[in-house]
This record gives sequence, structure tokens and C-alpha cells, in this order.
Amino acid sequence: MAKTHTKSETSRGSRPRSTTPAAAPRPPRRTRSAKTETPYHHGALREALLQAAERVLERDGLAGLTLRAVAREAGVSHAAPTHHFGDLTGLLSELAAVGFRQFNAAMTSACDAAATPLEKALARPKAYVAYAQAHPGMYGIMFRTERLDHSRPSLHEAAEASFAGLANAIGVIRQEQISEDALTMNQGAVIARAWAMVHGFTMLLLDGRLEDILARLPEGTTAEQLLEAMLTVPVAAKPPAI
Amino acid sequence: MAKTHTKSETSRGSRPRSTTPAAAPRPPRRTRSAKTETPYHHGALREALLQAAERVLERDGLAGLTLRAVAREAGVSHAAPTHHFGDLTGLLSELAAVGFRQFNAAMTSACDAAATPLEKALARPKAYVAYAQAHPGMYGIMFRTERLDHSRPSLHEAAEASFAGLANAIGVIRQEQISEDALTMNQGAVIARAWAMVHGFTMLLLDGRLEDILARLPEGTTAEQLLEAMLTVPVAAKPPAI
DNA sequence: TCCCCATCTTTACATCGTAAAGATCTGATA
DNA sequence: TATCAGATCTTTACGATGTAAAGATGGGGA
Repeated sequence: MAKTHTKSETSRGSRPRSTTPAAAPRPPRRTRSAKTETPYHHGALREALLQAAERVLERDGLAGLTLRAVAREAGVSHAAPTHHFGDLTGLLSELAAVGFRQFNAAMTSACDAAATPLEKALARPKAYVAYAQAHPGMYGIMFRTERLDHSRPSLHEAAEASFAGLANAIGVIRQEQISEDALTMNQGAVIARAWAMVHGFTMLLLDGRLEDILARLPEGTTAEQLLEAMLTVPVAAKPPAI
Repeated sequence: MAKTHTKSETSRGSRPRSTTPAAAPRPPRRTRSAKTETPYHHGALREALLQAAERVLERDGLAGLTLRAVAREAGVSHAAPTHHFGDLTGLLSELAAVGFRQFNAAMTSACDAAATPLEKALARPKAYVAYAQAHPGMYGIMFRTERLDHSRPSLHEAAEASFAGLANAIGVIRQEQISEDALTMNQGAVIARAWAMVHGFTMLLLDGRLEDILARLPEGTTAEQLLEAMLTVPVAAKPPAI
């Protein structure tokens, strides 16, 4: 699927530094008469670039996700993305917005599919972790990158929706209305705890830092089982909720 | 303090591409007779580079922490670090090890200073977050970088000590012995929860993602207060520990 | 029909990581 | 003590990246 990148860019005109200019006859490239050639105007380059970025991210990871790699994957010049996203921060931010939308959709549908209250309470964090495991690169873009511009409307909106979904889920579980503009200390603490717990678990899991714990647990314990235990095991009797 | 970097590197020999070679007479630079000049052999370059890296990190953040910047800060050629650390991953890994040692020391001394059991239980997570807030760059190196080589003994050891300290603290709180090589599901869940909670809280805090919550809490609530509430507030009555 | 401007390409440049070769010093050995 | 192998540091070089600026192209309104 469009894996024909790397075809040029590096081999074509990488170093025309000291060649005599106008030396190569250079065929009248891309005459519109040759219909098979891509037209000069892509038409939907922005979306194509975002999809290309997603492919590059899945294939080569965060380190491989560069502006030029995305342009190659999309089959355009390396400077084309600039016009649509400004700079790398712009591209990453828009890609993160895409990720947040996927992320929110996954959690919403998981919650909808749950039946019992217990399932419903666990469905969201499970879907959270499952998404991150299925799309570690995307999760990295969303939560690990420092080059994000949260003032971009699309990103701000999608990330906000994610938080709203969390707060709402907490409200449902606690069977109370959670106001939009004011929280009690108790509510804030519970929301922060839920988010921090699941986010922290996910980061540690993706970084392989839970391997130690998993290896010491009963044979064959999965990360999901550990997550569920973490969420359901009661806190110790005496001391605080640690 | 050694802020005289950027003095050359870019202006000196950046583009000698097509200049006639051996054009500049080039004075016999660095004769050993001039005692004030730094000797050819630095003597303790490795440690100097690590300290320089720490300064660069605090000054310019994670994005500014490059091999060449560290070399400039230390006043050596840009390729000097290679000999001591191999590559960027090596430098980052050793720096992360330094960070883990600082980190562990901060938590240990905070625990030692605590008196009551409640204080003791809260001292560790508070010191955890406090360190991250005081040294966000270092915390980023330790937990946010993907270019870390955990097989390096110094890093592995320091990170291991951090985990051992956590497990030990949990054992003290629960007043039970935590085995080195086997965990019950309950123990694993509690340890994972503690770590995930504090780590997740820290990441969200450093990323500014708790601003929303903090702004909605009673006027003037600090992150530390939210952390304490998060750790001490009881879980909801009916559903699981969310 | 013509021209403005959005879109895309070319070209250029500073910076980065890394490799390889040269320069310099240290310390062990004879 | 003289020497020399190896450790340490510098120079030089190269490919890759992000970004700026100028040129090419074509769509759509005047």
C-alpha cells in the first residue's frame, strides 16, 4: 500500500552542489498530458499527509516520523508539508488531534458495549490501555511529545473531549453531577487519581518498566490482569490509599 | 560559569569547503608552554561532560541537550564525547543514571526526615514529585526519553534501586515482607498502583495537563495539595477503586 | 481572457549525529 | 631513562533534518 517511497529524494537530486547548472536536459517532467502522473495540485494533500504520517509512525516509530519522511511517504516534495502545517510542531499537533479522536472513540464504544456497572467502570481504563498498546506511536505523539501546540483548536478540542469523558465517567461511577467549572477537593482528587493511575500505568507499560513486576507475578499474568487488579484491589486497611 | 561557548565552532571552520587548503598560517595553537591554556588531555572529561550536560539541560531543556552543545559547554571539540559515551544514547543513559541517583537520594532523605507513619507514607511520593518539579529536564531524561540503554550497568543499577525503594516502602506501609523474586497478585497490584499513580501524576503535572483540574479546585490549591488529597482520599463506597 | 494567489517544487543553509583519520599525551616497559 | 603502544582529543567529512526563500504551476474570480 503505497510503499514505493524512498524511490527518489536521496538518489535523485541529493547533491547537485557543484554540477554545472542546466547540464541535465531534464525531460519536461510532469506534462499534464500524461494522465497517469500525479497532477501538480494534489487536491487533498493535507489529509494525505496526515495518513502518511500515521503510516510512517506505525512503520518506523516516533524517531522515524520526520517532516521529510512524511513527504516521501506521500510522494511530494519535502517542503510541501510546510504549507499545510507550518512546521513539525504543526504536523505533530494535528496528528495528535487525530489520535485523540481515535482514542476517544475507542473508549466511548468500549463503554457503550459494557453491561454491568463493574464492567462499565473497567471498560474505560481497559480501552485506554488497549489503545495505547495497539498504537504506541500515536500514544507517544499524544502524551510524550514536547513539540505539541495545544493552542491549536483541533488538538485542544480533542484533548478536552478526552478529559471531559474521564470526568463524566467518574461522575457516573460516583453517581453525582460533576460541575463544569468547579470541583470539590474530593472530586478533583478522585479524577486526578483515576487519570494519573491509568496514564502512569500505560507509560510504564509502554516503557517496559512493568516487566519486573509482571515477571514476579504468578506465571502468565498479563498486563491487563495487572491493570484490573490494580483498579479493583482494595487499599490497605490502615495507612492512606497507597 | 564557563559560559564562553559558541565562541567558535560556527564561525571558525564551518565551511572550509572550497577554500584553498593550508591557506591560513594557523598559529601553533596550544603550546604547552602557555600554562594557562587547557592541556590537551582534559583529565576528567567524562565527569565534566556529565556536569556540562546537566547545565545544558537546565538551561536549554531537553531539546537543547545535544552532543555538540554539551561539548561546547565543556569547551572541547564536538567529537570528544564520543570517546567517553559512544553515542548520544550513551550520554543520555549515563546522565539518566546520575538523575536516578539524585532522585533516590532525595526520596531516601525525605523518608528519613519523616516522623509519624502518615508522614512517612507521604514523604516518598511528595519527594518524588518535588524532584521532578525541581528538575523537569532530568526527570524527562529518566522517564521520557526513548534513547536510553537500560543494559548499561550504571543506569540499570540506579533505576533498579529506585524500584527497590518503592517496593520496600510499600512493604513497610503494609507491614509485610516483600520477597525479592515473587509477588502475590495483591502485592503487585499495590506496587503498580503506587508507582503508576505517582508517575502518572508527575507526567501530567509536568505536561501542564493538571492545570484544568487545579483551576477548578478551590482558590489557590497547589499541586502538592492535590497530590496529598489524591493519596489520602478514600475510594468511593460501591464501585472499584477508581 | 487575464491575473492574483494558493499550492507545490527547488534550492540553500545551519545544525545534528556519527564515522574516520590525524594530532597529542600518558604510562608501562625495556 | 628512552621509547612506544594505546588512550584521549581534534579535524574533517558526510548524510539527514527543519526551515526559509524563491521559483514554477494552475485554479478561479475580475
